[in-house]
Amino acid sequence: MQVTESVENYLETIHILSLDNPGVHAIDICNHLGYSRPTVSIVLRQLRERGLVTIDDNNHLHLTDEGLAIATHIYERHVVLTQMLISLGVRADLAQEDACKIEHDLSDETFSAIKAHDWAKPL
Amino acid sequence: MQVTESVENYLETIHILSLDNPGVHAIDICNHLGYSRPTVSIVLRQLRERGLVTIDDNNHLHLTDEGLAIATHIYERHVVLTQMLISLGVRADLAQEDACKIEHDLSDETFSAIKAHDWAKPL
DNA sequence: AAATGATGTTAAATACATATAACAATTCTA
DNA sequence: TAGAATTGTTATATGTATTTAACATCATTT
Repeated sequence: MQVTESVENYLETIHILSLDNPGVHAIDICNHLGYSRPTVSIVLRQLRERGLVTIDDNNHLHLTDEGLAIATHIYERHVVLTQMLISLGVRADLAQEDACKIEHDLSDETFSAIKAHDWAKPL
Repeated sequence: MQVTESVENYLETIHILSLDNPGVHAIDICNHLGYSRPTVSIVLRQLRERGLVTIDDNNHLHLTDEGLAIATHIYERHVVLTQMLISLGVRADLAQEDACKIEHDLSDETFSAIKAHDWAKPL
């Protein structure tokens, strides 16, 4: 299994949910991403096998170091791209949504160029 | 068959190649997108069945009105997004490449916001 | 015209991402 | 504590995108 866009999204979701809730469950991913329980169950098994996620006795999900590295990498893109879109005049929630789609696709070099700008104010 | 990212790319490619060459063949798509001949052959059959492409007696590919509408829609995004990335300091060929990936993902509303800006000069 | 090479198609397979149905296990709650 | 609800898993299926191997067709060139 490669680190596909789908995998990045699952890891990012676990990370984001962990920022608020201490104990993240599979069902929380279902609710957040809108996938069925079997789908999430299968992906989580693969993530466990890949050593990106662990599941403790309470069925709480935890990112391994490697999983967390991927999650934070994507999440940084999410934050920066959302900020960029907002400063271009996009509504905040739509900016979130669209950032979520393109965050997986940009090359490192392009992302660096975007990140180098100050997107704090409207253009 | 939906109009997936893949389908958009095939139609866009036919459109772009048609701008230069009068007669575009399946093999030109193979070379441009880097897919095998069977893959392109199969997709072209589906595009024909969907009424997005026609193939004439010389095996030249043509977009139908519907196919052209999709292609030009995506191609406009390609051009605008490439220009934006260049003005953010991204190398031209990398800007092309990355624009190609995100052009499928942005909402209309977000794309409008981007398009509304003047990206002619560096930021 | 025969051999060669380029192009296109068909068949069969793989990988990924998802779903529903059915079942198991756990946890509320009345 | 028994029944109901929630959560998780397994089995099976679907759709999309792709591949390699094999074959067919067509064009070129000697």
